[in-house]
Amino acid sequence: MSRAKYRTDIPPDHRLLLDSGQAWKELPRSFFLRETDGVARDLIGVWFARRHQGNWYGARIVEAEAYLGTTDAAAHTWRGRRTPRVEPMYKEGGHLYVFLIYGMYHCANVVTQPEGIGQAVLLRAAEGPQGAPPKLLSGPGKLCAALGVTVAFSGVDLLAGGDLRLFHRAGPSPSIGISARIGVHYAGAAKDWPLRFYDLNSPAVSKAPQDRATGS
DNA sequence: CACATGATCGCCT
DNA sequence: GGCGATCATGTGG
Repeated sequence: MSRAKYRTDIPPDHRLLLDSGQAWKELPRSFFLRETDGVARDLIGVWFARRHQGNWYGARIVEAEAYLGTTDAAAHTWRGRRTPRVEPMYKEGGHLYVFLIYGMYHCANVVTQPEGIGQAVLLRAAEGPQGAPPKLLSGPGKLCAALGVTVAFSGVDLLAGGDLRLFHRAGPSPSIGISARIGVHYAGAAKDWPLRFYDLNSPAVSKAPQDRATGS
């Protein structure tokens, strides 16, 4: 009997159930094949969605961080590291990279750039649909827990019609704040790079070292 | 093989 | 602000 190390059928929080019948528009591949900080910035306001047993669950991304690959001491691909765990980071933009941290939390990243580059955007926080607790997804580990995302999903293509997808919705552009990334104190000079982007008006942002704002 | 550590979180003082 | 949980992974011998 083979026993899977991780389950893929962990149910998302029921409070994240999405209305069917709304106009969801999937992000095109080209969205991901460009500068990683631009992708991180533009992922604010995008919906990260999961299908489970025929139903769609999801949340609106309000905080994300860019990881710039081989030249970024905070990135898992720093200095070209290429191990089984980080291999998904080298896939074409639009794939997912998930890793386990502190033995108990998962972190989800959206790969950027063409195949072979090794850059990605960490999804740090999101807001559920109306009625969901404001802090339910306020942190990368909580976001994955609420949507049932584990390393079993690492490497999947978000644009292949699978159970994990990214959707865009028409609406006002969020006001974006920028700061250094969180939790990368070990990364030398890279720890101060302004690569964290967040929705200035969201109560779900995991921390708020309010740096500078950009006009949406 | 041994061992140090982490892109976190919640609880403690 | 500090600390411990808990274990896959990376590195070094």
